[in-house]
Amino acid sequence: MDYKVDGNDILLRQKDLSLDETLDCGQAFRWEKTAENTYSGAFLNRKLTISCENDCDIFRLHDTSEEDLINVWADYFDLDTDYSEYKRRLSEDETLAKACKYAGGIRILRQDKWEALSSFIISQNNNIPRIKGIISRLCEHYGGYPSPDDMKDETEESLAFLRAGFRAKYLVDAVAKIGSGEIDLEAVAKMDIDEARKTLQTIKGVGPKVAECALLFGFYRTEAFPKDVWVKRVMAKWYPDGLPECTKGIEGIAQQYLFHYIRTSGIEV
DNA sequence: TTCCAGGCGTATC
DNA sequence: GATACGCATGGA
Repeated sequence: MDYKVDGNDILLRQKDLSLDETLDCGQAFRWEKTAENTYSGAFLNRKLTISCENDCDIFRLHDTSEEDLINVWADYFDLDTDYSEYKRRLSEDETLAKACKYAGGIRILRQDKWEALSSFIISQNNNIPRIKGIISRLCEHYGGYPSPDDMKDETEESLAFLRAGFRAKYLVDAVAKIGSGEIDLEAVAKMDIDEARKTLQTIKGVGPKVAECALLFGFYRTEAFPKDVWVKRVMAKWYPDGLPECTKGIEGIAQQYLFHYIRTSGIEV
């Protein structure tokens, strides 16, 4: 990790990282673009403002300690992983080569398990701006992202302020199952992928898609492959016979390049 | 007004 | 196991 302390800030030199492509690509919903090349957000209720400078290979982590960089943000931004190597592997496939080139600064954030799970429960049959709105109201209400324990007394009715619609009762069920110990997210993290899928899907409102998103974005299971409406379009258009061999084991990484490519590039669907 | 959005529960066959 | 339909909300 190539960084130096600059007053109250940390300056970090980092390749394969674009703030727009990573923080605003539908994997995390709490980052707000506050100025050009600047985002404010939080992880585990530790707030951060991050901006990039020069040609955007130098990042300024505002009001951050060296300790937080090493213990929190390096892990969250997955800085120990070589995304150039991911892109080299995936670029054996022609379409993936284009997707990687289109948005080469995507990284998969190592998010909190509960936050990812609950965020993607909220995401179902919903659009990204509205998902952000619901999560913003949730965090505003609690002064940060609430834990399952924080939410233990919530009911479908008490959550009406979220305007989450039919998804509120799913959150209540997730909170109940985690609160009772019926589901232990730390234990899920240690399960093989199929058992983890099956366990998460015992929660009401968690089906195949939400489980895959939780596993990819909350548990860093790179083999998880969420298929939403956009990725279904990708599969129909380019991969009617399934994903190419070069994605094996990192299907989720490939998925994020493809998702962003088809959703934002304006390419013919 | 109708359609759609990082889907899923339920009913029915 | 597959298919059809309803579901809350709000922007296009």
